[in-house]
Amino acid sequence: MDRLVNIYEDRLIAKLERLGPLSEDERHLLQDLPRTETSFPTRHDLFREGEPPPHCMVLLEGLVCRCKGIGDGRRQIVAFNIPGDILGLASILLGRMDHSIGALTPVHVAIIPNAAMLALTERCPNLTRLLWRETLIEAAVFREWVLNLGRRSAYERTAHLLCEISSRLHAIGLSRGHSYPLPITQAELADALGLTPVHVNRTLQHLRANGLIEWRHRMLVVRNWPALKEAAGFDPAYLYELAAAA
Amino acid sequence: MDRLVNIYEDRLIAKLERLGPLSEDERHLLQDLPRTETSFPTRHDLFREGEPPPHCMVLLEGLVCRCKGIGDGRRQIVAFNIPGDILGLASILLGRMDHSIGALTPVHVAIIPNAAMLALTERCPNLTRLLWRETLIEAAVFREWVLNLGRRSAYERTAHLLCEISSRLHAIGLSRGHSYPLPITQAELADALGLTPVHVNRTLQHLRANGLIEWRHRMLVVRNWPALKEAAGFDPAYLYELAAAA
DNA sequence: CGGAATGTTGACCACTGTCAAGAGCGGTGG
DNA sequence: CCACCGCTCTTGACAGTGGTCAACATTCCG
Repeated sequence: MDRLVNIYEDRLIAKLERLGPLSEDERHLLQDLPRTETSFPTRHDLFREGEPPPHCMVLLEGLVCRCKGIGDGRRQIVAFNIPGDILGLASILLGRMDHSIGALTPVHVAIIPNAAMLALTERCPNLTRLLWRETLIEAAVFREWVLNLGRRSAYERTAHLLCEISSRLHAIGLSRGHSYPLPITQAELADALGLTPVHVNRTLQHLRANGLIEWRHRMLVVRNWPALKEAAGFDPAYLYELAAAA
Repeated sequence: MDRLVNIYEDRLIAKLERLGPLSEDERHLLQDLPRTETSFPTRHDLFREGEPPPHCMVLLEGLVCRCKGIGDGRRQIVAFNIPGDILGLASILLGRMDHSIGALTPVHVAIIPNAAMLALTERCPNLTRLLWRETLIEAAVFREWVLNLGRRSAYERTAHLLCEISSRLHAIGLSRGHSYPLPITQAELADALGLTPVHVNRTLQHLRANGLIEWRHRMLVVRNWPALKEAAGFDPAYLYELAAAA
């Protein structure tokens, strides 16, 4: 068993086990899923809006964003995905993508044919339930984003997103304390926050000036977690199993 | 078989059949689900944020909103639900509500114990799949709301929401042409659009002045559907089976 | 080392929010 | 049937958050 298989197990199976218990049998079926591991460079689109993809993917390494555009160049990042997340899962039952999924960093993924995934859910009702649960949590996160965009100021909103990412990375062991790699640009942050890059820049400076964060060398350091949570009005309840207890 | 039972069938079973085929057997099991039909007045909370409800509901008549608050009085409506929609479905697998569900009009619902619903999904994998699919479409709608709040102006955003509601009501036969009952206040619209009531008022006047809509006697009349779609940048693809072909 | 992408700053602007007052409408009770 | 009260809608003046544009600094990467 080589290293990549271990990554695969660590990521997908650990993720599902956070959602609920897996039987030995189910674990083995997951390990035996036909899959192809591949890497893609930064900015590569793993899925494109409107397409009917023949497969889904498990993100093993790297960071991706799910985004929607309106013709004139405006675009909105609607979610970030981190290692362990399943990409294009919706396409299995919906047939076509309503958004794109793009690599924010070089990524490593396992590609799984939709047919194999479907067959697995037919064989294991418990797995179907875990994946449904995953979709439900994802929907809860979207709801929080709607609240974030609709009713929080740029300052609160930015703080909130940084809190969310911290909690989610913490849950999969990719943060140290409340610091974590955030290898994206301010323009990408802006597309997630519904702001302009210029205003994101000012907002980050504001957060920095208040001693809440630092962000250098693509590493985000939370200097004052309680204050950041407070500023954001952050309550991780909406993340359910995605977050470690904070 | 009395009238209420017919409403129940019309609403829940018609909804599920739009999502995918049901067997005779499944239809009967759905009809035999233990349920209590009840009515609630306007402003009654059917579910409250944070609570672990013992049941879900099928909305038979009326309009409800799902909403999240931040302590200081600010609140955001994250979704509207119309007859046929299942309320509190997430609580079955997630255990607790991350948002409230409130009646915008007098409502009539069928209350179904979570245990019964869970048992049914265990017995019918196909039903589980349909409900999962429903959750996936719901998530797609949330994504569109994130885009709407993040990247569209008040004018576009308002037009977009009016388009969405029109399409969804059309799919369940509750609109005539592109006109439909919209028995909510401008303040509630504001909470859905992330705007203030005052600005919603100005925006609606703008839409009216441009000949796109009228809104009197709680009835929204779309005067120029192509222009409204155009102004909104509305593409119903994200609604999947929830929308009739426009 | 050099060029492109990203980050930073300032001046100015506009979309949307805030506050406040008045008008319209609908429901309720006398 | 009318009068009243409260909720919703409307309007105006003003304020502020966040957007736009443009230039420059910095970092990254080939």
